Amino acid sequence: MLELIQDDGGVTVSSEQLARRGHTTAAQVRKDLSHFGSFGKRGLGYSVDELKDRLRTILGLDRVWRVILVGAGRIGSALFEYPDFRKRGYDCVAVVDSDPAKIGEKWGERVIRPAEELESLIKELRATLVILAVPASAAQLVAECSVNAGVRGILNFAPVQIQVPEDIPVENVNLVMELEALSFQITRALTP
Amino acid sequence: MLELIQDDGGVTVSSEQLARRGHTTAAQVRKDLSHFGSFGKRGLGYSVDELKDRLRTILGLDRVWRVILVGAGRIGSALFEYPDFRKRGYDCVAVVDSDPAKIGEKWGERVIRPAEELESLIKELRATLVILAVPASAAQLVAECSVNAGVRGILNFAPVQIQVPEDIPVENVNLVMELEALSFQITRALTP
DNA sequence: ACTTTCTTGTGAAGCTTTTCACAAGCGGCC
DNA sequence: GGCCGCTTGTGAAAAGCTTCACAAGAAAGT
Repeated sequence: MLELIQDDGGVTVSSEQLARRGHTTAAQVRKDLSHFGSFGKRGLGYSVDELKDRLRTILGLDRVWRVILVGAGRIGSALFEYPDFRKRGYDCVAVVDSDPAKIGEKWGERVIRPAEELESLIKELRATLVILAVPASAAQLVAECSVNAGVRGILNFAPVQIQVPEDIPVENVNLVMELEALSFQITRALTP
Repeated sequence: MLELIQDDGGVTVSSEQLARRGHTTAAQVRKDLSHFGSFGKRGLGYSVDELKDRLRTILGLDRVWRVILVGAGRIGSALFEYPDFRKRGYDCVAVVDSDPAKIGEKWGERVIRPAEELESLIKELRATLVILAVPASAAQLVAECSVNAGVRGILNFAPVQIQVPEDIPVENVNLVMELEALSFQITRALTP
């Protein structure tokens, strides 16, 4: 949002403006930001530049994160081609798949590696994040292997709840569940 | 989860078991379910079959939802091929794109239609949901057009907050933001 | 320098969600 | 039938989150 504001030539922004764009309230924006410090100017608002920098630091985006993509299927390829990926500081250092037919295939500069190499690749390339774009049945195994090899966080596209040590954050993206959330809200609105 | 339990031959399940699988607490499971009624048996737990049925009804999954996919790029194609889609009661009744090169292309049984037809397709095919797999710049326009045509919910993959009437539910999936959530949690763990 | 106008940062109040804890109920076993 | 071991459903307590409301500070105009 701050980048869009910058593109529009905005130099400062108020909590009220941020709230309107982000579908929340001004008080909420201020409270949230105040958790991390106090970086606005009374009477003026927040400096877009400064706020962006501060948030980048808070979110840990002031470094490059090395990511390994596991699963070179449709979802994997969509993610790999996602343009904002690298721009945002995520470097896909390897792509891995278990299908022998896919191994060796070239994706841009990367060659698809066999799944057996996952553990050693994580270690050698010092990958910090893993993206799981594999079938549900394989997810738990890949997750365990990744954690053993030293990965620090997992983005899971498989429709299962994976079990990992609690100090390893996991974010789940489940497409069907998102649709179900919509179905529920629509249904609920119809039957009060 | 209930389906997995069924596959394993489970007939009843306790809130405790559900909690362990779902990474929550037994009390939470019971409180949540109790919002919609009381469908467990004391001393026994929940009948897997019955609970599944009840939840399907609550979530509005006891019907087929007609979905139109807007954007036939990488993400669109990944979604379209997603096997659980149709199995879960979501029927992709049309695929739309604005790129003239893609129009007419066949995806399974569907032919990619031009974006201009979106509004009329929604009306004719009585689509209830729209999946936005378009660039950020196009998302707001497509959303407005869809809502005008009578769509009831939107699944948005574009990395912008779209503005629609508040009675239209929107679910957002933002891949970069998911990674950023991981980066944040890892960073926060390092700097207490 | 003083007033006006704006907006932050933040205690306090209000509201929601989660957890606790236990009576009530079910099934099986003696 | 009566007792025992489980597990639900749910008030009450605790914790967490959001909103309110306003003093304090910053800029800009007079």
